[in-house]
Amino acid sequence: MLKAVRGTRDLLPPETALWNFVEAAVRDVFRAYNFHEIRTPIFEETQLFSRAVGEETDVVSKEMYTWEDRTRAESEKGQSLTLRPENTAGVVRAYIEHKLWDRGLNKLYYIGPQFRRERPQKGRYRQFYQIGAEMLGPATAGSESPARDAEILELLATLLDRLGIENWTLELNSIGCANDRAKYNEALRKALEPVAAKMCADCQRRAVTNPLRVFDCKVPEDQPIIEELPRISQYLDEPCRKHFEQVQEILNAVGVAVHVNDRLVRGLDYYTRTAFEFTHGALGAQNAILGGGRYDGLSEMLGGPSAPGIGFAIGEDRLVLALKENAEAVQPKPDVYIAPLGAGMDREAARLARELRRHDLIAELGDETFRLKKSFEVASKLGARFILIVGENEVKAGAFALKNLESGEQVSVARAELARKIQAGH
RNA sequence: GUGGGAGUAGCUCAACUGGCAGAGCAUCGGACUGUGGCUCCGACGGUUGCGGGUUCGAUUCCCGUCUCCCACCCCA
Repeated sequence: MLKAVRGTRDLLPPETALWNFVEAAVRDVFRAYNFHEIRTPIFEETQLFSRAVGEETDVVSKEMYTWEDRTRAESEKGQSLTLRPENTAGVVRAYIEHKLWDRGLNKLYYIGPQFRRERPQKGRYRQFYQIGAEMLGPATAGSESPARDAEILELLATLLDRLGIENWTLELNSIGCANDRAKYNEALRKALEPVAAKMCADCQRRAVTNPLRVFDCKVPEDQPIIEELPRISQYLDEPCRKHFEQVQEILNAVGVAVHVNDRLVRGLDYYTRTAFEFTHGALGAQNAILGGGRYDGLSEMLGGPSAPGIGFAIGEDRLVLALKENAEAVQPKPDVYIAPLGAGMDREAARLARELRRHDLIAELGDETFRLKKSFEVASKLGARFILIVGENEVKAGAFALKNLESGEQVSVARAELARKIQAGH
């Protein structure tokens, strides 16, 4: 049997109703913050990602779907293309390509699939969906201001509350600028040298390859050692330190609770200063429901002008997972089930369906070969509020039997009154 | 990529130490010829994930493989 390939899946009703609910709410929130939608291609030149995300990151070095494009002319060299593993790089590429700096501060959001070739598990898929936003532009447009960071974080808090997601935690840190991080990395490496031998195998490896990752360690025995390690906060230069402080002050002023976590590090190369994650219990090991941060140097890394920015990506799959814990989304139910009764009645039923649907009612059209009992059963199963019987008697009389399936009340209603009567039944 | 668990009807799951593949729900039909939900009766439904091996005989044991789940790595 043919199956969806590993790590991909079909989203079926009624679950799609939940996805639509999420996306509608998200668009609504973005609207209030004056964000506008951007849609970038689902695949890009490979080098966009290797340069932006970082050649050495796991995402680029082992998780990308990359292929060489077919060439039409021999003179053309096959281009290396990649399914996007994230969307920030594409947005910044578009920013540069279309010279969006002319517009001042850009506030863009996207919703769409991303692709990473990882081992699937709960909340992790090879085709997964991200809802993200980016605020970027010339520094003169205010893009570098801590107010932008706070605005993004406050938006996210609003969004999660709006969706009815409870028990989220905002983990916040500053990882400084590239300069700070280089100094810090060196200090960390030095501090780890004498103690690494006493740590777990993973940490011994990290101490060499990626010292920052030591902070992700969950082995209890290692914790006392980790506690003693120098923190990035001690290595922030004055502007970075002040920036971080101001972000927290604004969040405090607007009443968004923050958990400063100086062990929070982010994986992609382009992040600077503010780094954050919103976590949620009951998601299993993949407890980060969204993540993001500032990327002040990214535009320049891609050959563009200076364009400080900050953004985030929500794992929509994980968001939906968290939402399922609380409320079961209700798929819209038919307002009325139209039951044609007997041969030739389907024409009149179709006319009525057309009319009622034009009144913005959800109408399900039955089948004239069904016995009335079966029509009732189907209507009940669909959760229709009304059933409308279209039989010979009704057509002759010019009035139709309309039964409220919840109350059991049945009345005879003239054609012209049908839509109003059904709407009133809400 | 690494380690562990699981795959049996559309769904949720049984099947002792290797011995006729089952139940509930769902679906369809009937009880009930223009009135649903409840109840009762009946029917349909299977390459036991796939491929090989051991055996008189494999859902069961062995090997391989695929997929999902859990954890690691990493990330959303």
